[in-house]
Amino acid sequence: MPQNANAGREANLFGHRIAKIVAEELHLEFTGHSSSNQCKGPKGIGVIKSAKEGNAYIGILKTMLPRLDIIYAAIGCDKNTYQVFEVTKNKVEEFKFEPTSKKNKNQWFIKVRDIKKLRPVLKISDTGSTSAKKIMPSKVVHKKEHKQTQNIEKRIQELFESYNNIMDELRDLKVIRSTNNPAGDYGEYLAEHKLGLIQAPKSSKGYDLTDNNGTKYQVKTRRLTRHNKSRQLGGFRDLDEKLFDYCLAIILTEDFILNEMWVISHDIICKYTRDTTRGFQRLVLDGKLLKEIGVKRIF
DNA sequence: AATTCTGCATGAGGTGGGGT
DNA sequence: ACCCCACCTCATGCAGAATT
Repeated sequence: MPQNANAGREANLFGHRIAKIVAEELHLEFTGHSSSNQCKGPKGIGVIKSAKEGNAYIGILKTMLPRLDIIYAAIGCDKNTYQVFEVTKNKVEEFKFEPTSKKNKNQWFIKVRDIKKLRPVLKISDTGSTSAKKIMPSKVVHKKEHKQTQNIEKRIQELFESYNNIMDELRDLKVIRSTNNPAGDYGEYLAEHKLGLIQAPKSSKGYDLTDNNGTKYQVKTRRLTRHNKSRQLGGFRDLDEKLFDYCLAIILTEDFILNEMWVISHDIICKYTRDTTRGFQRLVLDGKLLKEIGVKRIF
């Protein structure tokens, strides 16, 4: 939808509509001025913020934050359903960040991703009217389906739940940083710990780790499986800018066991990468490359 | 079998807008 | 002052399909 009067109107109505539902369910009382979602409840002064599914941030006015004890964040989990999280003052301080856009300098921003790390306290549905209801899981009507299909779906849910738990625990252990395929993050983790390197900030372009002398390392990881034994490493970009000094090329087994780790100097990478049609260059970790003088296997 | 290309998901940062 | 959303670009990176 283009940004226009209609979108603005809908955004405003949306925020207030969701706030009304949340306030009703959590027995909160609106206390701010007529257009504010500020409210009061057992946990003190709060404000109700909403974000539709897919939106990455919520903003809180800097002027409002000092008088708040809590933020109620309604985060869309599908088209009509929202999970409500209670973000305490401490958590807000932990999560908040300054926007880069000058236009939004009057607000703090919090990532939806961070909010979702918390435990939701409520689930609501929004029907687009003011009469939305709280979802009661016990009242969900199950369609009659073949037992087999139900079993498969149940099993799929169980597996994804396990996957979630695994990813959460890996994140807690600082093994992974993103929600991508964990192989890439794990490769970085291995390089960091096996070689005593220092993690670069997440947004660092072109390198992942540094050593005490400031030497920059780019980590490329490939996991070989019985279904795909390709040793092609992910794309290299902007090689002419020399954004790293060495590439650490890591091969994992199907079971995520470190099988190979190679140190390859930047000039050798440049020599062996090949162009693609997608704006980056690729490298296959095999053949003559591995016999070059600037290439050393360390694991 | 090896090589090449595409798919898909994600992260980060930025611009713009309108309603009450 | 306060409430929000829509849409954009650029970068990253593994998986796996398609081609040679």
